[in-house]
Amino acid sequence: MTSLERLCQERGLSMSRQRRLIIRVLSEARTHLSAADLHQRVTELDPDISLATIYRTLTIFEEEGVLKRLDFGDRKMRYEQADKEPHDHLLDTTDGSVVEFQAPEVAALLATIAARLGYRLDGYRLDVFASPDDSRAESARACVTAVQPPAKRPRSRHHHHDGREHSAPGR
Amino acid sequence: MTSLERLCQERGLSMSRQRRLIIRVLSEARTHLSAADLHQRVTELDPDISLATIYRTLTIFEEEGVLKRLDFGDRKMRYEQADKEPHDHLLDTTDGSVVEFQAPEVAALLATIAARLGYRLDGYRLDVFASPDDSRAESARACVTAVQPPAKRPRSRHHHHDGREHSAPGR
DNA sequence: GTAGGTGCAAATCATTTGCCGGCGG
DNA sequence: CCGCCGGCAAATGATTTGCACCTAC
Repeated sequence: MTSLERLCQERGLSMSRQRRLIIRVLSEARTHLSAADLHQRVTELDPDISLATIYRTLTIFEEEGVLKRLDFGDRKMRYEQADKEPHDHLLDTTDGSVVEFQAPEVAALLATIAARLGYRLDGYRLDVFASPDDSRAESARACVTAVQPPAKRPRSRHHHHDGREHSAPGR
Repeated sequence: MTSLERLCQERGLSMSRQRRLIIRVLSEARTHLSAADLHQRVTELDPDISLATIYRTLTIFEEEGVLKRLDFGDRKMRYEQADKEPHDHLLDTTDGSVVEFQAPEVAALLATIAARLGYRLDGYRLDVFASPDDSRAESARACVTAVQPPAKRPRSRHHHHDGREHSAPGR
């Protein structure tokens, strides 16, 4: 039995044929899936599953703490198992792959900053955009979640200025 | 002349009646406005401006580096003047207000982390969720951008588990 | 047997676009 | 004058929901 199934049981969630399939696909996926991704894969195993069911199930699983919802900013939510070690995501801007990393310093720093402003840290949302440092081979390219790189829309017209992108990479 | 107008001129953007109004409203706003917010306010000054124009203008202004697009995760984009000092946003989870803050340590830390993973930092997207630390009065409540706090949808049912929320506030 | 789960289609919501007449430089 | 600009309405795309039927426990 997969850990996801176990999680569902612990939450007392009833298991239908479609939920079992959804869990199976999620368990086998090595990337963060969106509702559409999931629907496509589940449909291959059983063509009679509605997208609405996928959405309803994902929503319930998230509310029950079985899944965690991810928002990489490309307007489609992704999901990952909720009981993993807390981590953040680095998005490779060259191919949309996602690397998970643990860095407790981040939360620590943000807590400090929040305190400095008179607040108590409740949580945060962070996406790190980065490109491979060609000065050496990548250690372990993992989670290839096809996140469309934060590219500018093709819309062009004139063009008088230089191109400063993204949010403050800071000096 | 406002700095936004100046920015537009520098970019060689043509100024129509509607663009002038949009710039005026943006300049007067002390919060981060969404297209709908902007449209509502502009409409009060001139009822004949289409939402499509608002969107097209915001898009162009962003492409031209006049405005910066913000995504607070509530599926509506907000905008702020692009020539401000680089900063991040702290979202007050109790009332949706937004506090801007500068913290070069963040970019520095993320650059270090990226390097550790074999990447070069291109940029990042960060939202800090926090609640007022009641142990003292807030210094200066500023930008009250009504961002709907990352609250769980009302959808309730059973409830067997404890409630761990948000992304890793870290241990 | 009954509350909860599911399929289907229609509805939302933010945002985009085609078309076409009108204005700015 | 001419190409960019703006209005309107229809189109998108992700996600949600109303309704009636079906099934897990």
